[in-house]
Amino acid sequence: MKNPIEHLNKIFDSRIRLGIMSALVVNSSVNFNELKELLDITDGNLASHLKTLDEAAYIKFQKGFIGRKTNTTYSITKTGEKAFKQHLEALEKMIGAVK
Amino acid sequence: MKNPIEHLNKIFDSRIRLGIMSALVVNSSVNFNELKELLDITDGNLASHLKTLDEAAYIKFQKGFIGRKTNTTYSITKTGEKAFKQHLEALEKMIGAVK
DNA sequence: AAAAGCACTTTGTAATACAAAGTAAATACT
DNA sequence: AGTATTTACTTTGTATTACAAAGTGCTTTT
Repeated sequence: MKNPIEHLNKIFDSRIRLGIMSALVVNSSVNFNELKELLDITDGNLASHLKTLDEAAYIKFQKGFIGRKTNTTYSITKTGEKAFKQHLEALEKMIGAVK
Repeated sequence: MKNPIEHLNKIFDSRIRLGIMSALVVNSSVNFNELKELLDITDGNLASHLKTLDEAAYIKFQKGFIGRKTNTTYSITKTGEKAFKQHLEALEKMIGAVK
C-alpha cells in the first residue's frame, strides 16, 4: 500500500468547503444566503471559504438582483468540478476496502 | 436539502487521521514505522495524530517487540470503526449526487 | 430620515498542524 | 565499559487556519 492521502486535495480538507462544493455540484447555482443557511455558519466565515475556493478558481460568482435586492450566486467551474471529482475518487480509493 | 456537513466527524477532517484510520480499517494492526512511511510524515506529527485518535478511543495500541526491538502496533477499536463508517456514510450521502 | 438587508472585509482570538529538537529505555557496536 | 543507534514518543516553537464579531458600503424599505 502506498501513501493513501497524497492525492487528497488540501482545499477540501475543510468540511465547510466540502459542503459548499457538494451544494454547487448538485445545484447549478446557489446564492449567498442559501449557502449560509444550508451550512449554518456566519456570513464572514462563509465569505472567507468562498474566497479560498474562488482563488483556487474552483467556483465563480455572479452579482445580480432578486427583485430589487442584491443577490450573489455562486456556481462551480470546470476546474472545480474536475478537482472535486478527483478528490472524491481519491477518497473512494483510500477507503474502498471498507464498506 | 439540509445541512450536508453536520454529520461529518471533525476528527476526520484531517487527511492524516483519515489515512491512519483507513490503514487500520484495512489492516488489523499496523506499527508506528509502517504508518510513518505510509503517510510520509515526521514521527512527532504522527504521534500527535495518534494521540488525538487514541483520546477519542478510536484506536488502541499495544507495545511489544520485533525480535529485540521495541514495536508499537496500532489497531482500530469498535468505537473507531463505527465512527469511521458513519463518517464515510455521511460523506457518501453528501456527495451521492455527484458521481 | 432611520432602519434593515446583502455581501462582504477587517480584526482579533483560539485551535490546529507541523517540523525540529529533546527524551527515555532498550539494544548494538567498539 | 562507554558510545551510538533505534523506537516511540514529548516538548517547544512557529505558522497556518478557522471562526466570531464588528465594521463597511450600497441599496431598499418604512
